Amino acid sequence: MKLFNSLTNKKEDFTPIQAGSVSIYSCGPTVYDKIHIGNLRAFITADLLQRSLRIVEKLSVRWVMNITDIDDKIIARLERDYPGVEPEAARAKLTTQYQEVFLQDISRVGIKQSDVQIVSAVDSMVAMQQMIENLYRQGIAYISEGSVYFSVERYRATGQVYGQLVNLDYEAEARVTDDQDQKEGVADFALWKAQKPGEPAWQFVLDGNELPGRPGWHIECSAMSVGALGQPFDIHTGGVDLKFPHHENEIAQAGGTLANYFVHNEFLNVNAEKMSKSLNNFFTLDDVADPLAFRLLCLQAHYRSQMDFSDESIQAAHNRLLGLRAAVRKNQYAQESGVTLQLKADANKAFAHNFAEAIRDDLNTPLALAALAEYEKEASMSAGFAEQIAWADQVLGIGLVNEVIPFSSEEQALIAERNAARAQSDFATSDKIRDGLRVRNIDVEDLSGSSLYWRM
RNA sequence: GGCACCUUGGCGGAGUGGUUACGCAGCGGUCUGCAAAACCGCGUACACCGGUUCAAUUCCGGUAGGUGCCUCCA
Repeated sequence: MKLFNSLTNKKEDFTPIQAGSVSIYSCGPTVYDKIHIGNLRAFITADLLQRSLRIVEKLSVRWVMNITDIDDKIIARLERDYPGVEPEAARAKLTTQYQEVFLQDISRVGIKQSDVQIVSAVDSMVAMQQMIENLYRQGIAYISEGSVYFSVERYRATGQVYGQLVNLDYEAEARVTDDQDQKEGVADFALWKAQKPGEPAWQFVLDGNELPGRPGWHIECSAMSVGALGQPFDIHTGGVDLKFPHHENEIAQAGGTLANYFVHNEFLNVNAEKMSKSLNNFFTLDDVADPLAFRLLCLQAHYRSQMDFSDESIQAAHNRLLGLRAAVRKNQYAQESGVTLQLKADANKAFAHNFAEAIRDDLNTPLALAALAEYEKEASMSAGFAEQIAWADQVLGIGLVNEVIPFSSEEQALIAERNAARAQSDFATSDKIRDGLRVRNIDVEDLSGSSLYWRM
């Protein structure tokens, strides 16, 4: 499989560290509020990646995603949502609540809980402190006014490169003026933040200094990813906005090598503008009537292209999804209706090949969906169609194939009765039975010689 | 200001130096007792101006417009 690697800015052949298996870490949400569907695109992309590696490349996948459950944004919410409540208790309440919402959201867009291992920042406190201590012992981290900072300059002095993911313009650093007094250099970032009054805090003793406080955002991901997957691991995913400083800092904290591949997805836009909380132009999944249609909409664009979200585009995806599902249902129920399917082995084979090749080319899902459309046109009433689609849906995850529930004897009798009525041109009876079947969620398509019945 | 990227038909969105992307919506038709479905066909799409080339939507240069990042961010 070819993947675009942000470390090299090139499409590269993916080679796992350990033959046969792959380790993936995805930056998860900060659980202080509902996530918006732009965030969701990132998780759908990561899920697509891990499914593709499992189903198309037949690798065993270990996929880890973090939950940031201690961060500035969370602290800011505590005062608003839980005034007067003990800080740590309030934090636990808030984050538990929104973690639950998040897990439901990703489940609704087709991400299986069993595929992903969720790790929490607060639960990884020891690992973070060890990593900070390690950086301190190397002389890369320093203590200042109760906080611990990472020195980019000292890091560079060890011969490491800072700026693997972005072309940094250091003149721009002059723009940053706030929060400098405590730091040696403007590019330095907090590994550990000193507790302020009313904030939740954890004990941390570093070099004999008592430093009650909390971890910085970047160290959380370095510690959790390495803790869960070892170092280096195979693939790190996230949105393009995380390249700098977040992923850059993660790499530096890990000593220069964290993951062999970085895969970044582009934004979901509204009116050609990035969807974000700060622009207040976001939608949550509750605004979307059909979550899997949203997933399909995401898959209709390449993950590295910006894509536009609108009522019209989500409606189009919804229509397409219903159409595809209906095609599969008809195929599944054809035998039940007495319609004989003929094997189109060539079409089945061509589809499997074309679909896999599209996915293998840096997850080109629009092309894979085009292959699917072509296959549908050619072979939707052929033997093996539903099975092929079921296979493809293991990658797509849009619920294309549902269980076949055979017609009951009562339903079979109705169908036989209708067929008989039609044979005698008794259309009044025929239409009446058709209405009755539709009430039972059974749809009918009258073909030239026979009729096809299927459960919707 | 620096750096990167983008501009494809009504909408979404692939891709390519010469031949249909695909989906949704629309239009016309076939089929049909009706309905639905299905099937067939249709739309003079590649921002603009130059250049290279036998040939450019595709490569190069410029113009216009837009987006992102430059320590909140998927």
